[in-house]
Amino acid sequence: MASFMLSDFLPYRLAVVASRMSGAYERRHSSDSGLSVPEWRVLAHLSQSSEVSVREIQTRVDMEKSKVSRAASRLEAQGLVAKVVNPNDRRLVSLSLTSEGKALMVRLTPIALQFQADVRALLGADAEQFEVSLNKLMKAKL
Amino acid sequence: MASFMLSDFLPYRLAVVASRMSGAYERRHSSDSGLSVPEWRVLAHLSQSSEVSVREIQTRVDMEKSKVSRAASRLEAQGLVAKVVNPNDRRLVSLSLTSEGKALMVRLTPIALQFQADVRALLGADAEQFEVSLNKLMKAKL
DNA sequence: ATATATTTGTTGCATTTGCAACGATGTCAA
DNA sequence: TTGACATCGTTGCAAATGCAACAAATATAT
Repeated sequence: MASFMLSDFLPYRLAVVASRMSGAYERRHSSDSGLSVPEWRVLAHLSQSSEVSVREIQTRVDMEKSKVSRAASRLEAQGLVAKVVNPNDRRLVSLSLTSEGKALMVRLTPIALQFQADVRALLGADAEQFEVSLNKLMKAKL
Repeated sequence: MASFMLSDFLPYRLAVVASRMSGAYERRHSSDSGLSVPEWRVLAHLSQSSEVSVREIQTRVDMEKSKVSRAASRLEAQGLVAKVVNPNDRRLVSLSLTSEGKALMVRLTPIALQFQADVRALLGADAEQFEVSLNKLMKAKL
């Protein structure tokens, strides 16, 4: 039997590409934003759905709730996010962007879209098919 | 302008899929092996190239050298890997699998290959093209 | 040969992470 | 209502991580 090749192993390759891509994107915006990846995810999610709980973000954004909670606290300390107890259900916290947070997202969005465009350009004609497969993997119960 | 959609963002999707896939694979073998991901990577790399330094693994396997060093130490403590100073260049450490380490890889290799086959089956006819694109991203300087 | 610079692997340290426990709130049934 | 149970967000804690500093070994230059 041929010896096992880690460099051909799908989970490995995916992890390496994902880590490099996250790093590359982080380098592009961190000098402006100073955000970590978890903070970026929370901020970006809030920009598309204005009033959300920690739990909502946890499920939508694929992060542990403690990670979300801590990222939200850091964002609050930076003045980018407001945390208010939900009056209808006082267990929930309503997270929303401050005007400062919105302003940051206005600056970050074009950077994100440009980065994504660059990646797609790199893939050329295969980009669309690649994303279809990626969606399959997202939906699959791995 | 349409609001930014994190769920469509490539670095995000890639990170989520990679993390889930690594987790799924880890669940399949950890009950047998007890290995963490860094330990698995070092062990798997050693199985395909018998005598290697920490630096070699660091570059080939895309891990910080401290991560490699600590993973190797844990593997040594478990009796799976032998660490010897290289007599030609005494800065280097020669890592190699013990017979116990080889035996573990013999058990793990079919599990890994089966997992990969399952993922490819999930992607169906698109699997090949997906891996071509993944290779493009691996080679790109992101 | 000697001094300087580079490479290699380990370790200290601060930060981040995942997990479980917890208090607080809310739901449901009897 | 009361009591048992579930849900939400935070926090304590141990482990993992990234980075810089470091000692040892080697390479390079003068």
